[in-house]
Amino acid sequence: MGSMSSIKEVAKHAGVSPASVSIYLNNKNTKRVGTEAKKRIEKAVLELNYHKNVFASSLSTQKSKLIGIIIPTILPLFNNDYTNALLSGIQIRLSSFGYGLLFFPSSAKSSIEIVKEQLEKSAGCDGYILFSTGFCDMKHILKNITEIEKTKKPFVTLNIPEVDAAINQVLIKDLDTTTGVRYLLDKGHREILLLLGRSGGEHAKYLRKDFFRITEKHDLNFNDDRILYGNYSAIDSYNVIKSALRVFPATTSICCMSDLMASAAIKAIKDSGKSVPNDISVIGRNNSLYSTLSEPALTTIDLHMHEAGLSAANLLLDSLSGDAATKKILLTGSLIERNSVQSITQEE
Amino acid sequence: MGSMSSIKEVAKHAGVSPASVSIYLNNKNTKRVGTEAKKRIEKAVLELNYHKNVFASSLSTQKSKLIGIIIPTILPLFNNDYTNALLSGIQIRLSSFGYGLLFFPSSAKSSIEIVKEQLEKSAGCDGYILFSTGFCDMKHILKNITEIEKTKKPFVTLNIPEVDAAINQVLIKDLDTTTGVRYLLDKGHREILLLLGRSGGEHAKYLRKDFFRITEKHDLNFNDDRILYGNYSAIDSYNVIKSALRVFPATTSICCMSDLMASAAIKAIKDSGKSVPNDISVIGRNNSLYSTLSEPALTTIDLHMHEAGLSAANLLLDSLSGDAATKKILLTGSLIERNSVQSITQEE
DNA sequence: TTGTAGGCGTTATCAA
DNA sequence: TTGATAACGCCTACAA
Repeated sequence: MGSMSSIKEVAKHAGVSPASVSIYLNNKNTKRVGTEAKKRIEKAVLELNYHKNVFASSLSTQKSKLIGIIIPTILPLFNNDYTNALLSGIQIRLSSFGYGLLFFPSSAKSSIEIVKEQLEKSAGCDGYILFSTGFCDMKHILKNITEIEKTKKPFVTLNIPEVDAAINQVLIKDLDTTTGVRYLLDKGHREILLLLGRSGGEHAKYLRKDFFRITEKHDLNFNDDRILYGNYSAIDSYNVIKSALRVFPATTSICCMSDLMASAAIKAIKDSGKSVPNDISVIGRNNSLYSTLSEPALTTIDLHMHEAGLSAANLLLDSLSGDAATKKILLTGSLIERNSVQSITQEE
Repeated sequence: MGSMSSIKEVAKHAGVSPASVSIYLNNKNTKRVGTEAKKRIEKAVLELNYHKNVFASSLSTQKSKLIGIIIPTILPLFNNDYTNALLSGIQIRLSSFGYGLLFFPSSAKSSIEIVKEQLEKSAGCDGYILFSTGFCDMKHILKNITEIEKTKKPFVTLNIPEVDAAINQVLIKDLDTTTGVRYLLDKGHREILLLLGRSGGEHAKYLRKDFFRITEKHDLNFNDDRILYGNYSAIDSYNVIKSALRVFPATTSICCMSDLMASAAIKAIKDSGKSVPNDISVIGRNNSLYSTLSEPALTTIDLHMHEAGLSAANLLLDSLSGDAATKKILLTGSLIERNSVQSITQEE
């Protein structure tokens, strides 16, 4: 694999010094290099197919214009709607400021090991964005933050349960079960089922606790049987709802943690001989592209993940430009009312 | 922003030479470094929070373990199901071989400028994967390939119309309109509508040509009115189908280029007072998670984009390990028969 | 307006 | 088993 041509070769070819080449290429308007020399450099660059070596440049300037994205998961990246929406916002914003994105590999199994391994390979990045995933419990998260703090580089945490520390964090909070379940309660529902994604992990624990806390306020004494897990899969959600409807035949509403699972729940309800929303109301989450297409159109919660990504990028950019203040951004979701939820007073 | 500790500092701290530290850290089992020295190095690394600087290391070894992902688009990345599925496959495979992914920013507007700009910043990567997008026509694609060839690094093109050159390419071909339209023709349909995504661009042109070619074989003399554009959006697809059904009331089938658009088409058909598949058959594309949830369940074509990503990564890995042979991989999709298409002989 | 020289952090070669 | 030393490609004083 032929070696790239270097700045030295360009310099020789153009009959100038490497310094002139470097200075000119980094600022075409410089007065430091004469018009004639500029032309010769241009020509040499073209003829030799010169491309700047980012690594050498980064090494020299101590700035890479690269942001490391740390996602502690062993699952495929780019395969999850939430993560993708977040990344989309991050990329758009960072890109417009000339920053590239860097994803490191890891062969480790635990969240902590993954983060460590990724950071090990990553010194040289200008900053980091740390995701939290279902794999992380609070202990892991704190350790990961400690680890990332050691790099002394600017960083932002994203979508992590709130951490009590002076770090940049973007939180998407109180949207999880709370908003959906409260909405159902407000509509008069008392027989509620909760359909979560994956069981285990800090996130599921957090949602579970929250569900009980809210429902208890309404003197409802629910237990774990009412919490179901659909694994973010259509078929699993369908099956689990179908059998749950046998266990809880009085069910009037289901709060789902994704629109896909909500759509599957609707199908299960219909196939159980009931109708939505007349017999049972369903609320989804994430306002996905499909949410207007279900029958009835899905009432759902828009989490604004794209905007969360933008916010994270903004915090990082602030930090990168020397702003020492750490900030905490709390994003709230919006309830999108469509036709899958009915007030229970109307119903009777 | 505190500077990172370097290998020199670790060496000093441990009372050994930088060379020993480097060698030990890259191979903990080396005989080159004594047991005592190893321990002291370990200790120093921990105490100084040493992290290797990838850039310095890459500069020295001329290997970065980083792959540049070149996607000539001005749209947000990570916001497109196809791209994401491709990336997912790429990441999984490359990651398991220790390669990281690098996404470069670009402020340019044209496909060619974007690729150029991204490559300009990217010398130092071990290899590249070049996507094609709706933005590229054949001329652009060829120029982009020329540009990337100049880097002399291994690269693979993905999802590009076949290029007549000895380069590594992964093609997802003959699945576009062909498979879907042929299937409808085989089922006896002659009144066919084609619902594409975005208009303009080489891809749309290619699909259009293909559509006419296939239907002409069956003595159908279709014109451009039968080709509709849904912009991969539910609402646009719904509207365009609804009005098309007025123009072509005899329509018996619609071939859609995405499951989302197919679901929207189904809704439009129902709202027009017709039924699926009794009156009109619908075929989707991509076997998305939602495809079992539409009513009726969607017959669709699984494009195996994840596998295409894996294949691209495999080709690149071969190339990276010195395999000079260029390969061309042609992937075919699978037809997933569910309930949205009916044979027209049965119908009458 | 230009060239020389030293350094960024790591690795590889060589001599000890 | 170990330590100097040079080199990777680029940038930036500094000197001219």
